[in-house]
Amino acid sequence: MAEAKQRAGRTPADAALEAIWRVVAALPRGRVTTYGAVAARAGLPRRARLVGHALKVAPRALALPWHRVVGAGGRIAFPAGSAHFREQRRRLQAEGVEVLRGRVSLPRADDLDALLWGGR
DNA sequence: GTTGTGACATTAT
DNA sequence: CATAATGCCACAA
Repeated sequence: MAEAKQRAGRTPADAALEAIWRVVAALPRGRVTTYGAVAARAGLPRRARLVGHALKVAPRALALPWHRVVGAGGRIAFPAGSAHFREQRRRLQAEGVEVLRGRVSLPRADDLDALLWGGR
């Protein structure tokens, strides 16, 4: 229908957020990925920034493993020493992920991730 | 409608 | 390694 331009309160932005949430929610335990990888996997290339926003506005009820999402090269996106930073590091270490100087041991490259993710 | 900001990425210097 | 510039897009003022 022509008048069906927009569903009640339903915007493309919301769909993007949901897509991102779904990808993050699917992150296996002990696995760390980057914002860019999440965005790409959610069908939103070059929208890493949006991923950050999505996580920020994500309802707590979703219990998203936000701590498994880090910046490029495995760098934690939060300012070193901040409360969020410490919490993320603590959660990652709790899952067996080594965090050294604000960085997590990433599998060399996203290619490996993409390969594993691409298969499934 | 314009402006500034941001849980980023990439490339260049 | 750090800094700057650019892209990208949602959101608040």
